[in-house]
Amino acid sequence: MALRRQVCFALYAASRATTALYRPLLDELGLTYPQYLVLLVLWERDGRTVKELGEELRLDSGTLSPLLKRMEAAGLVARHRTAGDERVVEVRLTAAGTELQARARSVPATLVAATGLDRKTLVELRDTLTTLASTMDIAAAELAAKKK
Amino acid sequence: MALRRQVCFALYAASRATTALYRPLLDELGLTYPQYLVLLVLWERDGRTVKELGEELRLDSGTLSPLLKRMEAAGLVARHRTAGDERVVEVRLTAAGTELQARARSVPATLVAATGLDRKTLVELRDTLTTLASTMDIAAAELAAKKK
DNA sequence: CCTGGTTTGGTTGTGCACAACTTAATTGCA
DNA sequence: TGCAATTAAGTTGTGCACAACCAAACCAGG
Repeated sequence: MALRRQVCFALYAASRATTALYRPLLDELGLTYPQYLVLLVLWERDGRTVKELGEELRLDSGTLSPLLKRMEAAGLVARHRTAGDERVVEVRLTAAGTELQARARSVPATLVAATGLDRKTLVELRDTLTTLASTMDIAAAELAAKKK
Repeated sequence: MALRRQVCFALYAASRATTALYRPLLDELGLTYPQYLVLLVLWERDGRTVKELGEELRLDSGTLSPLLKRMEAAGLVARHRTAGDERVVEVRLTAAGTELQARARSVPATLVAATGLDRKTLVELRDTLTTLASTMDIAAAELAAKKK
């Protein structure tokens, strides 16, 4: 099968399979995977701008704005224009958003266990994928620049 | 950064970065990445049922039905109920769909070159990801069975 | 037969992704 | 200083993914 030979399809399929395993765990917390990622960033350090979140998660405002609006409606975060620069919106955890961290603590270990891969393979995989993603991002940026 | 330590995020980011690199190439062919995957399967062997396509691509009818409808509207494939079993829909390439294969021939090599990874690393990556995806799929299926 | 369960594909509704565009605030330089 | 260019976030529109549900066709035990 030609499909089975392609790295890109393996990447696409593995990414969806992983998200599918997150789903039942995150459902109990009332979260989607991208929303969980936003919380991971905020739990690390609260009070990020939309731009900062976008840089961390590699998502643009077209994705983040409605996502953050839903998270705000769910009572997990609050959004405020900053005093210094009225263009910038700062996203902060609410008490509920902070408390969710404790309930989510077991999620990463559960996922790692489900991979069935040993730690060394996982670390290698992560590093290869991170390198790959940044190479691709640079290539895409160059392509966009050339187009202009 | 906690995010940088997670394999799952690396997978999610790399998958999107890859699709983003496909986009300009596939745009010229008037295709999206999932549509290109459908064509890869049909170019390999024409005349697949929706169920078979779903098994290959790991997509359900909720995704495939509208996707195939768009491809049919674009004149790339035709759909027909089979004579033997009226439930089954067979998807066949049109002349235009067949001809697209020639124009798409350079796509995989372009992508592989853009990864910046040597062949050995890519093969390892593909195998690790394929194993990972099937482990995850089995885990998800068991979880669904347990729920029932 | 024939009726209850299964299979196949489709529909509906929600939530990403992302391109293209808009608006408002800020910046920089002539 | 004034105004064009830039920046930050949001909106709109399209196309996946996927859950939940549905209708029609088929199948199998009785």
